[in-house]
Parts: sequence; C-alpha cells; structure tokens
Amino acid sequence: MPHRKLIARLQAVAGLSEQDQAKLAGMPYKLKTLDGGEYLVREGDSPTSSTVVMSGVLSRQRVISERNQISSFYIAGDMPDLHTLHLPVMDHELRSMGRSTVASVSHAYLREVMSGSPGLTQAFWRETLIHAAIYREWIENLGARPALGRIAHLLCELAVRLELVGLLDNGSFHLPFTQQDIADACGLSVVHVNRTLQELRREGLIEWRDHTVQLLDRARLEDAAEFSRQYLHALETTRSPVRNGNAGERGNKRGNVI
Amino acid sequence: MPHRKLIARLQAVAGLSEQDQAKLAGMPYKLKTLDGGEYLVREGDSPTSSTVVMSGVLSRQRVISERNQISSFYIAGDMPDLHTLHLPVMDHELRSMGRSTVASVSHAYLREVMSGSPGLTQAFWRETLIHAAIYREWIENLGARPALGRIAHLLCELAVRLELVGLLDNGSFHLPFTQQDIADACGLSVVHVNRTLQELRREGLIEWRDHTVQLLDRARLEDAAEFSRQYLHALETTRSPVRNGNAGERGNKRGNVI
DNA sequence: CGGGGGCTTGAAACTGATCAAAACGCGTGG
DNA sequence: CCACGCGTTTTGATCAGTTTCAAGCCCCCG
Repeated sequence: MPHRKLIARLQAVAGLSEQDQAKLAGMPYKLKTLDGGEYLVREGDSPTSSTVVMSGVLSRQRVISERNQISSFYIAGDMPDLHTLHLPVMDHELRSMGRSTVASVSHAYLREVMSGSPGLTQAFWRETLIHAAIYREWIENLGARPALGRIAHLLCELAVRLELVGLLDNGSFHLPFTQQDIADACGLSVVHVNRTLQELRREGLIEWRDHTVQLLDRARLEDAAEFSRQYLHALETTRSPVRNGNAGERGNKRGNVI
Repeated sequence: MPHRKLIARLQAVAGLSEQDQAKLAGMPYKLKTLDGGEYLVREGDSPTSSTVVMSGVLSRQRVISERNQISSFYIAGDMPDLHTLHLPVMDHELRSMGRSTVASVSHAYLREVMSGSPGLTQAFWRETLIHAAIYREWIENLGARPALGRIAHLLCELAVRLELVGLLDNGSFHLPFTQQDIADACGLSVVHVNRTLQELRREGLIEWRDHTVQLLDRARLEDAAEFSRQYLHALETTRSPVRNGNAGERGNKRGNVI
C-alpha cells in the first residue's frame, strides 16, 4: 500500500471518490530510502517526477545570508515537490531529516490521472493551497512571535499534521530533529533554542528525549503558541477529545533530552 | 477592460489561449473602490466571490502576539482570495493600502470557466503556486535576513511584480505605504524601519518621497537583498536591460520622505 | 489655528546572537 | 574493553541588533 498515506491525506483534506482513490492507489512509483542529511533534490534541479513522503520527515531549505533557513517540513503523505509539475525548476533543496522513505511518481502519470478527473485536480490543488496556508502561518510565526512561541507553534503544527496521518500516539510523536534543525526552522540560534527548550520543559509543556516529543499539556502549549489548527483545513478532525497527552508530572530529569 | 491586468498577469505567468483570454475578458464582475485602511474581507468571512485587484495595493494581515503581521501584498492583476474557491473560510483580513479598486467575480462563474478549460485551471493553479513561492521567500526573508536586507528584498520583489504588470516606470513606482506598514510586513519596529530606510538612502540605493519609491541602483539593491527574481516565475522577462533607474545623485535632502 | 498622523531622534532596556568551552553520548577501531 | 573523535547538547559571558519609551517635528486637513 505505497500511497496509503497520500490517499489518507487527500481524503482528509478534500474528499475523494472511490474511483479517484483507485487511480491513486494504482500509480506506478519508485521507492527510495534516504539517510539522515541526504538530499533528495538540489537547488536548480528540474525533476520529471514528484515525490510522496512515505515515512520520516523532509525539510525544504536554502541558505540565506549564510544561514540555513528551513521553510517547510514534509511528513508522510505530503508531496514536497508537487509544484514542479507546473513550475519546473526547484529553487530549494529537499533534505531528509533522519532516515526516510519516499516514492516518486512521474509527472506524466500525475498529469494523466488528473486530466481524467476534475476531482483529483481539485484535491491536488487544494493540497497546494493548504501548504500555502502553512507558509503564511510560518511568516506570522517568524515575523511576530518571540522564541518560545515560535518553537511551541512549530510543535503544535507538527502534532496536528502527524495526527492527521495517524502518527500521533497519545500526545507523543517521533521527531528526528536536532536543536540546530529547530534553529534553522525558527530563525534562531542553536544556543537560544536550547535555552528555550529548557524553558518549555521547565514549564511542564513538553518532554523531548531520544527524538521523541511528548506534549505534556497540549492546551497550554497551544495557548503559548497562539495556535489554532484551523489553517490546516482538515475536513474531519481526528483529534482525540482528551487534550493532555500525559499530564503526569515527572519533575525535570536532566540529560541530553533531544 | 476590467480584467486586463489579470489577463496580462496570467499570460505572463502561464500563457493563455485566445479562447481562454476571451473567457476571462467576458467574466461578469462588480467594481468596488476601497479607501486607505478599509477592509475588503475580515477574518472568518466566507466569501462567495473572489476578487481581482485592479489598482492600488491590498495587504493580507492578522494580529499575532499583539503585532499586526502582514503576510502578503497584492497588486494589480493579483487575486488575493482566489483560494476561497477551495478553502471557503478566510483566516486573514484583506486591507487596502491607500486607495484601490477591485473587481469581484463570483465563485460560480470562476468554476464555470475553469470546468470548460484545463488551460485556465492550470493557469490559476500556477498562479497560486507562484504566490506560495512568494510566501516561502518571505519566510526566508523574516527568518534569515537582517533589517536592511529584509526591506531591500521587499522593495525588489515589489519592483519586479509591478514591472510585470507595467507599473514600474524607469525604476520608480508608486507605493502607498507608511513606515508602519513596512514594519508590519518585515517584522520590525517602526523606529527601526525608519533608521534602516535612512541607511538605504544614505547608501544611495533608494529614494522615497511622496509615496513614490525610486530605485537608484537596482543592482546594488538586489545584492544587498540577495534578491533573485527567479522565484516569481515570470515566463517572459519584461525588465528593461538598464539596471539603474536613475543614478543621478542628489545628496540627502531631508524632510518627510515617505 | 489647532489637531492628528506620520516621520524623526535620543536614550535605555532586552531579546537573542556570538564566542568559547565543557560535558555528554555514541560509534569505531585498536 | 578502552580510547578516541565527532556531533550534539549544555553552560557562561559578552556583544549587537532591535525594541521600547519618550519626545519633538513636520505637514496636511479641518
């Protein structure tokens, strides 16, 4: 079931007819495994296929003013370079955070399934619109929020997106990031990210150990982030009604917690 | 010729058949004039039509952490709420910067012209992809560039976009912004914007008087901004080969220069 | 002529950056 | 099994860019 997550994602986001689901399920693809840090696409490439993330996380990034700015993360079910279908040249790099697997699907085939189905075209278009909404949210994040809010917002967003594809486990999720990655995404220095994470832990909002994030008090974290999930435009909310992943207090064990 | 700029823009961005151009030209619309500061759409609205900017500038904005963050500007030919076609609820406000005029076109009609023409669907989709590319660029701008680079980049972007619809006049263009607007767009304080603009002037990069910006040395400005027009994905470049709008030195007259 | 919005300036305060170094964890090879 | 090395996290100290506060000015508009 290679495209299961993609179908689930488009389903959650736009609704799909059974026919369309079948078309997607039947798309020919090539699997690829990426190691941590490996590049899938480099700036300037003109790919002839688009890729679907199957597992793991990819980042879109580019160096600006000798800083490595990450402008987006892509998780299972996302298509980080869907737009190369219409805008052929990549102006960023796609890098794998930790190990990940992706499927590549040729533009030709994508065009074919879409030409036969307005519903699919709309679904893909809608998908790009949602990612545009995410970009806008990042603009607001970087432009207006202080460090703690920025990081909190990023975590809230990732939690919801992972939840939508079934990768949130009772408020905790796997996140193969280093603190440097957070810094690159949030426009902060590593040092400051480190201290801000400590504050998030001290406040009892999160725990973060062995590349696993635990949201201890999701409601308070979302408050700190001024987060509203609305911009992610999920059709149906699969979020469990209980907001606290694990409210059990554990004090602040120290150690390398990321 | 109400949709002239829109057609020009889509033409520049995706190419259009004569048929498609005719369809666009025939779209029924309602004209509206907006005064400076007036809101076209408020957060939470669910419009049943999309709007085309005819003249002036609109901003998309929202308050975050009691800051008013602008996430995008829209100029003649742009459709700031095209996405309400697929994502019905607006999560931002659209505000007119200075006086502007817009045409609103019903979703129903847009759907109709698109259903009959894959080319038009692609053109509109491509348009949303370009705006997504602009959002990404803003993320990088806010996340990675220092104040001077941020403002310079914003000016470079606006110059190219205005140029594409014929509103750049020998390196100068009309910009109905206050310094507060720049601050809101760039995630800076007004005070700092003021000082940074002074520096841009001192460096002989721009002049800014009476709501008119003059790029004195476009090449150096683009360097300072690390600007590359590629992300705007214009099919044909209409940029004149001469890079300096007006290199005439005038010293630094002071006064209210914005 | 008065008021207000926008621009400008100065001084002080702060958030976050930079520099530097130490500690930790982990994989590798001896 | 230990030693080494490297990447990552942590901590401390200093520095810089930017914000905030406060006030003054200019110009337009009523």
